[in-house]
Amino acid sequence: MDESANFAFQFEPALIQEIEEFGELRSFKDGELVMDYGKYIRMMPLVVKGTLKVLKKDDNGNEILLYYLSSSETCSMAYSCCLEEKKSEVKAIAEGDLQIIAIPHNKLDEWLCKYPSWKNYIMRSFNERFSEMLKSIESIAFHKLDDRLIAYLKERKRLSGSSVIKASHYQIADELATSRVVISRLLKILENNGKILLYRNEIKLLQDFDS
Amino acid sequence: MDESANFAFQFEPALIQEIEEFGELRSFKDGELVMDYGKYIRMMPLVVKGTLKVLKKDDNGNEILLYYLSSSETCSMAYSCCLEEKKSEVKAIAEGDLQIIAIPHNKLDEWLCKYPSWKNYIMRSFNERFSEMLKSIESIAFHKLDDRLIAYLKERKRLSGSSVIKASHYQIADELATSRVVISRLLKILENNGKILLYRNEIKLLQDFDS
DNA sequence: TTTTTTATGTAACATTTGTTACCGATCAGG
DNA sequence: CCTGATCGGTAACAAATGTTACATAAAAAA
Repeated sequence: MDESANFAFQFEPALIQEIEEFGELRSFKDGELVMDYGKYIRMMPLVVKGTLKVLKKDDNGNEILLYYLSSSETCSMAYSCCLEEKKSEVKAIAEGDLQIIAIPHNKLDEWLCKYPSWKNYIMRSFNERFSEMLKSIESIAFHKLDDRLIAYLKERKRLSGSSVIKASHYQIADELATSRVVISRLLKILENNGKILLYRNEIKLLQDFDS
Repeated sequence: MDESANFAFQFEPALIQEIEEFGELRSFKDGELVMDYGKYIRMMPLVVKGTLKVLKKDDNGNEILLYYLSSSETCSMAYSCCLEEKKSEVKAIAEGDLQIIAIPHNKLDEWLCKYPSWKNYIMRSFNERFSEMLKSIESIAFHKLDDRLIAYLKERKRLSGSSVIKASHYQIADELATSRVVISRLLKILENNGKILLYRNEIKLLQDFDS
């Protein structure tokens, strides 16, 4: 299983061997469920290829986007769930085709002390997730919806590497916690300003988009 | 230094000894700065008594409330800063009189492997901070300002143990990322509904407040 | 005391966002 | 082909929040 090569640059050889020995390579198709609410999590996913979308549901049943994970990133929420053998508080969905290495929960703890590079990796993950959530709070608290929408589109572009974004207005509205009509309105304004082109289930970002 | 007694229930005796040996007890008065942006953090604070308010500034200079820490809690942001010897991304202010134990940064790492109870404590901290930030996102994204204001007042009551909250409308507006006028308006409505009484720099929550 | 600063109350208005309703276009399945 | 489902466009309106301006009261400073 040499897909772990992505991680090699930061892990000790011995750790890479263990990952290859105990980690299980799994593939998911677009939209497939990787984790779900209430289920016990017995593994932590390392993303090898593709994107993993992590969501959380609140008391009122609203789903909120936590973060996207892309190559060589991992899910800190899953990590803490594993350690305490708790049920999952989050849902994770494959966004496009996805490959992960599933690390069994009993190894997580063991490696933490055994391999400094693993500890650093985990800590850095926590930190990155933290920072993203901060950005998210900042965005919601201080920015208008139009700015947030633009930021969202940029992020999607960054993740997919393509300036064509496949999504319905409804999906976007959902992830930004607003309504479809509002998103349609704002997108139309962006189109009129020559920033994007709108098609069914597709948004094309133009060169002028960044300015 | 037997103030560490608060933590005793969860730490091994040997760890408590080390905390007493290497931890430094520090006191702060209301409003004093415990951490500030851009400074190197060489210690992690464990709150012994009082409340520590942790803030972050965004690119536009807006300050946003991250979380309050009360007795026996610690600051995960500081933790990760320490590990990577980074400059602080957060500011921390004493809210009322405050006592902390400052753990030197070189011990943090060492104890992580040496004492399982320390590792669990740290992990649980990360998790709790994470959950609070989630709650915060949820609150901003899905709740109206009036609900958020009520939640804010309840939280202040919980932290201080008193139903008299010392704060100006301006401070509250700041922490909820809105304007003073808006807060004054909403507070006045609450007062008219018999939920609270308003004084200068003081809000008294009435019995009827919770309903 | 007088003066200055700070905190609060309130009105009027602007802007942003949410909601409802209805339209036609496009797509998938029979 | 027809039919139903989904998607997007738009208008009209409602509600929430932000902004500006100004007044008064309390506290602090001079």
